[in-house]
Amino acid sequence: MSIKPRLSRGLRDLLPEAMMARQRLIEAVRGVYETYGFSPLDTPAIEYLDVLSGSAGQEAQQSIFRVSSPEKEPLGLRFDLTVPLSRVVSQHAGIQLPFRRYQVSQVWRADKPDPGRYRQFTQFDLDAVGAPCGRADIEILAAICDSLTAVGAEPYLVRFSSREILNLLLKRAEIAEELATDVFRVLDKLDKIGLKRVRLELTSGYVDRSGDPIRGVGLTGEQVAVIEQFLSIRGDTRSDVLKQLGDLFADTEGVAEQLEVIGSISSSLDGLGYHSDRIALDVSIARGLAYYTGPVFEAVLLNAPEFGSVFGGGRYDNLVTRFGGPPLPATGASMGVDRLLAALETIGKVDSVKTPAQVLVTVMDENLSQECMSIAFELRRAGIRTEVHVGTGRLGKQLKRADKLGIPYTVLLGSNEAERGVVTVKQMAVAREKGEAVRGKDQWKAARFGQRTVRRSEIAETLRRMLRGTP
RNA sequence: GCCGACGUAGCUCAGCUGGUUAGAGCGCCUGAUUGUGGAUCAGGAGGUCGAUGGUUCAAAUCCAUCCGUCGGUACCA
Repeated sequence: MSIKPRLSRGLRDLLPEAMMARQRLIEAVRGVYETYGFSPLDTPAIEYLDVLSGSAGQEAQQSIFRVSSPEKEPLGLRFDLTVPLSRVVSQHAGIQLPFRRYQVSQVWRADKPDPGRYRQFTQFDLDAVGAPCGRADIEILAAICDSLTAVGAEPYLVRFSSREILNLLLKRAEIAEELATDVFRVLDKLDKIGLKRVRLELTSGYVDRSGDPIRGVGLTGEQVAVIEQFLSIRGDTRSDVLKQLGDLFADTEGVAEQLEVIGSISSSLDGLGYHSDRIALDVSIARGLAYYTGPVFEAVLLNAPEFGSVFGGGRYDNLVTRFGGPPLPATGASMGVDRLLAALETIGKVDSVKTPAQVLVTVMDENLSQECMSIAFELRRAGIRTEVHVGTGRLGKQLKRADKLGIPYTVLLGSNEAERGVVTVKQMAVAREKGEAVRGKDQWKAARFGQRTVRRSEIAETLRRMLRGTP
């Protein structure tokens, strides 16, 4: 019995068209990161379970894909790139600090798949380890902006806040420290579910539309009132927001220092040309994750807000210490490659390309096979991406293949051409356009639209000119 | 995880008050046209009707369970 070809849930193939778009995006972002001087890193997909666990809290534990080794060691697939990074800087003593690296790799989470959310997906991370709060955070924020510009994601908005500011809020509202994560998690949902449901979820909880009870955090009315006052802070500029924060927290201990930290990041960004239209100070940004300690941020595409944040990140000053050694302050951002691609696709910023080939050299006469190969290799040496037909089938089938794959040019070499020392170059799109009006097959075939005969010796130069668009 | 809907060809779907050999459109393949991709025409391949069990003389159709998909919700490093 034959095996049914299939994939486990939450997994998918990336066919050439998807891969071409993905590679273009990754190349663009990689280019940006390298202009900032960040270095590449890769780490194994498989890590020890104890290395993976315990850093990001309980939630991470459950969604780790377990892997078994021949030695029966407890292993798992990485679920993000930040934990492996902190292992790397702890394990390699000779590493130069601050360690500035980028990494684009697959990660795995054993969650329930949702639209646009898979069990294997790609993250593109940028981090600086061994860098205290300040210039590193500014660079990360700017690099996010430059990346989004480079991939054509404009208009976008990066929003940031700070865990320290949120901690001031907790202090001001007299909320117990152990509730912090729960409160942040709920605040993080403000955009999605609205103030009314946030209020309910912070207090007694509620029952959602499907009849599912949502557990409440159990805050008092007074505490929620303080939070609401905080959340109502909005401003056209970052300094507006800072001023309002100063007013609200006027008599809270430690406020001056924290606002100074954010204020200096903000004014530095202004000085570098990154203003509030691109990077906004938004106090409702909390990030669900427990390990953040300072500035936190995320980015959305303004023309595709339904996809949520395509970048997320923040400062995590305590993560590296769990491998022992001195504390290493760190900050970084993670791009959701799959999500960003999906968002770009819906706003029409992803060209559909099925093959890198610019030219297909057809083979219609086995006796001329070697000559066809020679032409293909000549074109390649001239820097033209060229496919030579390696299958069977008549010319019609080969042209159809070029058409389906969107290869713009074909080269035809039959006995007619060979005798005269020429080849035929066919521009597929021209033939298609001019052929619209033609009714019968005979006329279509006879017309030879978009074709020109060139000397065999000039084929590479001719195609190079045609691809450049100069006749 | 919870609630709901839905699983029939590569894709989109029809058929489902049980009853001969399960259909359509698109796509794919072949030919008309042995040197021309579109259009047209002719032909063809492709399905254990999600799986298992049950009811029945008879199940794609009814029932149960499981699996999967989609929508909502929760979670989201």
